[in-house]
Amino acid sequence: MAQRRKKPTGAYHHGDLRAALLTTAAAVIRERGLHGLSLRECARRLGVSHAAPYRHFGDKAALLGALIGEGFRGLLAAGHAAMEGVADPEARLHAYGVAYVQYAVDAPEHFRVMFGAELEEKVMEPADTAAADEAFELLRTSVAALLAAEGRGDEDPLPGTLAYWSLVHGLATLLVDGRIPAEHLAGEGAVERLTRGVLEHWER
Amino acid sequence: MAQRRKKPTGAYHHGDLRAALLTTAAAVIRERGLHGLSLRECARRLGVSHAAPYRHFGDKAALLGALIGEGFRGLLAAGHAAMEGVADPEARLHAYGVAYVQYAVDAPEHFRVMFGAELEEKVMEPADTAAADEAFELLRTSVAALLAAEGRGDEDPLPGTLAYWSLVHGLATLLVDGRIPAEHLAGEGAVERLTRGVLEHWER
DNA sequence: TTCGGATGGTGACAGTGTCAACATTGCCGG
DNA sequence: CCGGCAATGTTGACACTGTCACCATCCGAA
Repeated sequence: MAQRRKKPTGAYHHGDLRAALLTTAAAVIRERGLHGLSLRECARRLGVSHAAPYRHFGDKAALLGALIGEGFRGLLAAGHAAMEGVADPEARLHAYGVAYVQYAVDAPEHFRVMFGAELEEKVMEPADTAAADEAFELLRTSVAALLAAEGRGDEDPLPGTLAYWSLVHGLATLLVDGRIPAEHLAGEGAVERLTRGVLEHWER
Repeated sequence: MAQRRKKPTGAYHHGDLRAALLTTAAAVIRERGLHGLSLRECARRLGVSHAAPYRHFGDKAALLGALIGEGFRGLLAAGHAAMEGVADPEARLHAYGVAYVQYAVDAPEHFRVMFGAELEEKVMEPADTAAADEAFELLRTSVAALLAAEGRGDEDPLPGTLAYWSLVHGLATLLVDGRIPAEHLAGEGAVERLTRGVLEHWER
């Protein structure tokens, strides 16, 4: 219960309502799903008036946009962390793939907003769209690196990028949506095993 | 404008409001997205009172459930049609895959509801969940047939089914969500070319 | 022909996104 | 040190939504 304002002043101001709104929104989405999110509910949980969020986000869509930015930054960080120290291009690509699926499973609330909220680019901050682009670029360059290592550096990496993205994104989506029975997610390292299994199936 | 009641009686009864609601809802989703759908808007478009839909669907979720059923039946029909007359197991599988992606692109409003609406199984009619199961079964048996043809009939078809589903579903999802630039969809047979390209990329 | 169930209408309620008008606060220049 | 301004929060309102209880109308079967 140690939230709300750093210094116990008048308590009129919250302290960091913007950040609190983002984490609260994520929590609500995790509990009630994306369509169960309401700004008023977030405000209520934070003990703040129903219109307070509008001091920080012009719009509900703006909140979601910020959440999307957070999500892509997290995905990017997870990808970089997983690929760190891995040299072999194919191993790097697979590491990113596993990180992609793992992130979706670990942060389903962000993943759902990233790909499930139908919002126009227009409402997103440049910094947030940039994060999304970077995540895609990382995949693209990883595929390009693999092609180069195979002596096919002159090929367009885009078809391969699309193919790889489709596979990994499909698995992540099916898992997050509960389309794949939860028993496939039981146990330590289940996501990694599952993802590598799917990848290897196509590389027989 | 030739809708509303078959016989021009008192016009108090609509004629087939249930069916009209389903097509109208689909239209609204296509225009405004899934979160832009409201029962009242549908009722308004059909010239009917705001509570009339409740005579046919106990719930907004029930409407969505029926739409999901429609969607899976459509997907199933598209799959069967595409595989008709095709004998080679691998060709059959690919035909289903292309049909899957094509259906998503052709009926994005259904596809979005099928996989984007976070609703519990509880609210769905048995007939509708059955359709979803059948669509999955068709994929499963197709994969099993391919395995059998390759002399690996004793293997569990589930991993392969998952791998194939992930790939195709990922591509469909990315297309429907506009994650893949629309230029990849331009021209006749673009979806088929794109899908086969992705499939072949993994079978080099 | 009559009556009951199926279908549709009205009005109400709570919850939501959003805005305008107002209140409180922290902070920065004089 | 202090006075005012911008940032932040509050209150009250509006339109819209899902949903319900209650009433109206109609079709077909007994």
